[in-house]
Amino acid sequence: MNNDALLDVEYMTGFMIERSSKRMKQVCQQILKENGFNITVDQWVVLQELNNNDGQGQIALANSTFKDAPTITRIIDLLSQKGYVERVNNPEDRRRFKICLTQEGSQLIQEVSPHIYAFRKKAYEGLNQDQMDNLKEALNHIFDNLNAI
Amino acid sequence: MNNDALLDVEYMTGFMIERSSKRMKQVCQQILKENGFNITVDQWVVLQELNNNDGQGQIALANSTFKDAPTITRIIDLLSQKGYVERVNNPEDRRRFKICLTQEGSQLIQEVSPHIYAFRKKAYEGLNQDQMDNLKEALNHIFDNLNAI
DNA sequence: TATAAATAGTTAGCAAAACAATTATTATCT
DNA sequence: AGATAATAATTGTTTTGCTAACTATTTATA
Repeated sequence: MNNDALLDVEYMTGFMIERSSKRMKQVCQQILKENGFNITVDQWVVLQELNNNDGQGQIALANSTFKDAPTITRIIDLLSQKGYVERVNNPEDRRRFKICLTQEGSQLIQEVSPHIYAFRKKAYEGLNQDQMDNLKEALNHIFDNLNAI
Repeated sequence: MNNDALLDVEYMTGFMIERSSKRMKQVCQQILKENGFNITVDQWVVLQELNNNDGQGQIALANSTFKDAPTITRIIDLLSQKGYVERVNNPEDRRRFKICLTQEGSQLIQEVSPHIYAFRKKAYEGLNQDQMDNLKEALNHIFDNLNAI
């Protein structure tokens, strides 16, 4: 993008990124609701990350989900109220909690996962591996550009 | 994406779309703030749309900015408090307002625009036209897939 | 060791997104 | 014409994002 003239043309790109992102979240939320799961998409993202790496502190969880600390605090509040997660004291550092899935949380993940797989399948249908790779590469390129500012 | 095995690999794609979208908004918001503009990115999107097509009703504005009606109501509230926009009664349909830029609003757009162009230039730097086209095509493909559900 | 600085987490306030419900007005349809 | 349906906008509630301020604990430094 060294040609300035392109910038006038590219005024829609940011809109398209946001629009697809929003629509993915909307449809995903609708699927969770339709199937009787009482969690939000953002809460699901946190559960999924805990499933990959249980016992993380909240800061680590914030970084790996690209959310900020206050948001993680509130999501953990809600997930622990629902019984899917618990704050475990960390004797090595008393500032820090270990956030751990409960048995109910692990079971929920097992039940939700197939719906998420089906959702991804529909979302990416008709795109081949090259297109998926190019998509991710371009998105990460933009992300890196913005982090360098 | 007909190969089910790919779905396990593609678990990051949605995350990457959302992450780039969020980062774009974060950096854009920071630029607005640094340059002393007292508006949010979402308020800017609405102003820009009004600049393209002034006098729209709120529903039309919601559709063209991919926001919902209550969100537009609140954004218009804030923009009119700041004096950038006004609700003009529509004698042909008294349910409907015409949302119009004020002179201050038009002037603000002139002042903000160069910063937005510079932002886009940095964001898309290093991507060629093919990559930009493929990015938009893939995003719109996903968007269309999701609308068909 | 005592003080300062960094880190983990929480709280509060505003903006925004999704959804549902409500009001006012206009359109439709016997 | 009168009842019904559709449309435009608003209001209320919950969740999330961002900033800033705050507490508690740990680390660094003088």
